[in-house]
Amino acid sequence: MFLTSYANAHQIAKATPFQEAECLHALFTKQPVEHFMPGQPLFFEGDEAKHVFEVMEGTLRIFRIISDGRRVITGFLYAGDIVGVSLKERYLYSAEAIAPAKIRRLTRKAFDCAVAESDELRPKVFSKVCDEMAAAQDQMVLLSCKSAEERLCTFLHKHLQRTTTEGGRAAVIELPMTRQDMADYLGLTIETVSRSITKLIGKGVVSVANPAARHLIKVEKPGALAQLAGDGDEYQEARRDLAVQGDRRRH
Amino acid sequence: MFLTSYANAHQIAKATPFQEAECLHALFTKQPVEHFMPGQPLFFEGDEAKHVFEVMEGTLRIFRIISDGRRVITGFLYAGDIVGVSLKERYLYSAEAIAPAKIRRLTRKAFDCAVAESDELRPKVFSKVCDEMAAAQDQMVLLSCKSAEERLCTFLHKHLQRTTTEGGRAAVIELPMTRQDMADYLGLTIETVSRSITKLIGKGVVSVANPAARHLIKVEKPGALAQLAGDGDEYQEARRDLAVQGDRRRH
DNA sequence: CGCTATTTTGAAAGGGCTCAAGAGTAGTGG
DNA sequence: CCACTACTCTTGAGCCCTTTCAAAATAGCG
Repeated sequence: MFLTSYANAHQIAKATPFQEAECLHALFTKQPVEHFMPGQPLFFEGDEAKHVFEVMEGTLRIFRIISDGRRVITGFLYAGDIVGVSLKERYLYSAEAIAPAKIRRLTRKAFDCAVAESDELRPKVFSKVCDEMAAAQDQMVLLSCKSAEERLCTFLHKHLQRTTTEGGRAAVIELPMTRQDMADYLGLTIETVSRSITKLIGKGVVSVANPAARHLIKVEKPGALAQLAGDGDEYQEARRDLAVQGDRRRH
Repeated sequence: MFLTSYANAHQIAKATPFQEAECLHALFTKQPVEHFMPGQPLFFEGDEAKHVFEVMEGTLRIFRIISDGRRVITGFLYAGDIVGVSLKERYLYSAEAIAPAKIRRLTRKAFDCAVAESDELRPKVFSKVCDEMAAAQDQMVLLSCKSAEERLCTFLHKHLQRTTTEGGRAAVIELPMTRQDMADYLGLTIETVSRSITKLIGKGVVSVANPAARHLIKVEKPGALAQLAGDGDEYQEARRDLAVQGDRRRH
């Protein structure tokens, strides 16, 4: 299996240079499709990082369990995402399916080799890693100083952008994860997440179309949502102004 | 300047392949040394990411200013660290010197080019980026669910490891940053940081050798410090156990 | 020695957490 | 068809940790 995959990747690289240049996705097209049911793990934190995964369909959660048994979700992965790139010999986190998922995998060796050989692929991998870093930074800002409501709005706003690129009116976002997942991701408790959603509904910012499907949330006021998320658009300049006066904090 | 540096890096790559293979550090050896005073910025968030920096001496803080004017420090950089690797066209954060620093810089173009050409360098850059990601993950865990005391102990413990690799007795760690810096890094207020330190002193875990130099902290009980940091050593297995029973959270 | 910035300490308030119970939604099988 | 169970989600009340506001103590520096 190890060598086979390796050879496969090699062939892809040689045989279809243009297709490979298209995107990382192409590396996985020859691999068999695996199905994961909700709750089913892909790998565990600490395991030897033998594979790189591509999410074709479904959603994954990436998390760590800390000493007291609590869980910290450091990210969610959706169709098109690739898991396991920015790793050395071991996985830094566990990964599980949330919604039924279709996954393809490649051995790290095959992946690394294909990337090393391709001048087209390398910047794409680099770009992925940069996005990952940027997301991590944003998450640190969120966890450092945002209120419960701001955290939730940031989360919903991000999902809204993922679903509708057009700046349309009201839109429905689907949240495949449970409230507990959201809580573990946002650094809150499930109760606080629930209360915050209730509060947003009270303000008319969002609504739950069908009470049966609480995982479908309709955004009534996208503008208000963005506002409440707390990443003002004006802060680019504000930041610069502060930085300039900014011996404020000098020693 | 742009082209000059580029040519320089090129020459280094050609002329001293072995030295270059040694480490990324070698790329910077031909560059002029710049001196930064405390509070002096290297670059601002949002600026075009034109350079990569190597810290020769001193300490930097990496931070973002959010819309309400508060500051989030996402990391500190020490001698030997390299700044600006995992970036695309723009800096995601600002960087300032904390302690008087000696810095060398390379244009990104030169850096990227040197890295692209060297099979020795590429894994080293990759390794750096992975370390960055791992640090970001740890910070997310800290911000997600650690108490003020745990955050401080984690911080001190990390510094202790940085200074003394030997598992010696009591050791003194130097904190070049202000309490405010620590607060902005740990997601706390300056008052809470101060109170937490006082509490640790009360417990006899640490002490301030010379009351004049509050930036020098003596660790009296390294074991207790590690304990209070809250990353149990036993959690590798605990994690696995939990993960195995772990349809606990299945939908 | 006096000024300013940093740090510490105190008291009060608030936001999110904990504990506990209730409501709504499948899924199952008699 | 409907009870029964299991699960997720919501709601409520009280508490605790951290924040906020305010002031005093301490260090750095001309």
